Amino acid sequence: MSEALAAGAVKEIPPKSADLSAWYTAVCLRAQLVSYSPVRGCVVLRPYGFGLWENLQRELDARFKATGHENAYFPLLIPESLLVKEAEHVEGFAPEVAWVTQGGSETLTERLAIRPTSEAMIGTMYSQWIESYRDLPILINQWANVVRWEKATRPFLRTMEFLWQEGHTAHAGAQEAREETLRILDLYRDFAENVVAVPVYAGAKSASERFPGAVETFSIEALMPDGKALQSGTSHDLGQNFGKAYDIKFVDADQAIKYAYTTSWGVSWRMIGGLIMVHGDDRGLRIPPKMAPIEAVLVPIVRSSDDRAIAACNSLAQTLRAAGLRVRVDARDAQPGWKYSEWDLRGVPIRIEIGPRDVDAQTAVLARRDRERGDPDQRRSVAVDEIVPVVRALLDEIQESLYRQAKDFLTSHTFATKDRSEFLELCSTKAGMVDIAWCQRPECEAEVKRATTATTRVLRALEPGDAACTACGEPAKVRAYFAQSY
RNA sequence: CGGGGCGUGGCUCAGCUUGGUAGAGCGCUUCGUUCGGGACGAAGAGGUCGCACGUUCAAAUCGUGUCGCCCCGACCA
Repeated sequence: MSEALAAGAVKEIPPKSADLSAWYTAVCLRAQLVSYSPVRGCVVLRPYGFGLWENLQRELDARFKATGHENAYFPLLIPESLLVKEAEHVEGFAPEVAWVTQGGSETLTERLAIRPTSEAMIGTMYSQWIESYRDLPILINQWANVVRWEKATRPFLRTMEFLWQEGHTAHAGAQEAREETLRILDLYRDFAENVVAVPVYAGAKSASERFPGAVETFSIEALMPDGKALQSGTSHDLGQNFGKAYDIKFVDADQAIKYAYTTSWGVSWRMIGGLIMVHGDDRGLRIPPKMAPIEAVLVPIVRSSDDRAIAACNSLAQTLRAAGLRVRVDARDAQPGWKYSEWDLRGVPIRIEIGPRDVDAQTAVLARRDRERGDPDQRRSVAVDEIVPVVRALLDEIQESLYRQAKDFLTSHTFATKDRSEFLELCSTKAGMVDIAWCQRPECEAEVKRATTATTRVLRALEPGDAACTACGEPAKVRAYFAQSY
């Protein structure tokens, strides 16, 4: 066993660098985030995984509330007649909609879609609620599950049923709707970077990547260790498309009857998949403290002749909880080394060890998950009396350190080029985000996709000196990040 | 949905080519000794070999079908 476990290797998890997919799946299962269920493509979110979701919810929800949004809940089932009102929208989602056709012994005269997203349902309700410009804006978010009939699934990244939040707002003017769309885009960026510690590129999507029925789609894009991009949140300016399709009319201050401008935006549990891939290492998960269900785990080192460490851990845990920290005492009857490995695998940011020597000295050993084993900074002894501020500071440091590592990776795997062959080479080898001046023509994007399987991720403004599209030579209109994507 | 791979105790797999009444390691349970990076001993429990049909005296093993999982493509949060 000691040979097989040399150099920090973890049982039953392949090295991350050797095979990211195998590593990813093994970590999701072994860390007890999810289990496969009897339903194809659907996973069970286990308590530890749900803990991640709860932290995501808490942090995002606070940001929604702070920007004036309210939560509500709408039905899971959507009558077909409502879903089909926005032509592009139906067409876009048709291939992956699941239908209910039977209820008990009753065969339905109109089949019901299991929501793939809720624009249809919420638009319908908004048309009833909105009469006057005084009723606007409406700023509603819902936390919900949706179903999309996927062919190939992976935990968090793509499952048939998934958890997400979907914001739906209605506004009197185009300008306000666009401002809302961009406000949320920035909120998502802030959340990804400052809570999930995942740096992203934020910007508009190309026409081909646009949400079905949207005027403009924006997204945040993270870079995974295999060089593929992960779309981690989207914010759509729907213009008046849904206002017209769902008859969301109001009388404006000038007494004219107008259609409302709407937006929609969402982040799903896919964000957790990004977190896992970006921060994890060969020992398993590394969870940023702000997302960690357990910020610190206390491991007592018990001797048969001396079990004082258990009481010391419980006492310290109480102190830490009183200070608002999420901690757990692991007093199971198992070897300390076994516990260390397990909590490493599960990505707990800080481990606190207390043994007989610590009990005597009124100290505890803090070990940080973000450092390699054997690193001189990995473990340190701290006086129990002074531990709360030390733990707080260490959590902040770990949060920052994980973000910094991810940011360095993104930066070092973003390549700006003006050379066509270099551009194609970078795209086809999954080098990372490839930053070029682009003509914004769909045919050009399609051609690059054929040649390399890479597509545009997000767009941004041209820079001085950008003249020709790096991909095709036509006049450049924007700068674009190209990458292969999940 | 195309191409490839895999389904055997909880996990990782052997057995299948050449049919003959199911194995290993780990894990699990109990007891004891242990415990500062995945402990040790003793005694136990646990599988109609994914499922269905077929071939056969006899199927984990051969055939057909089906379901599920993984990888690579096409589509999507």
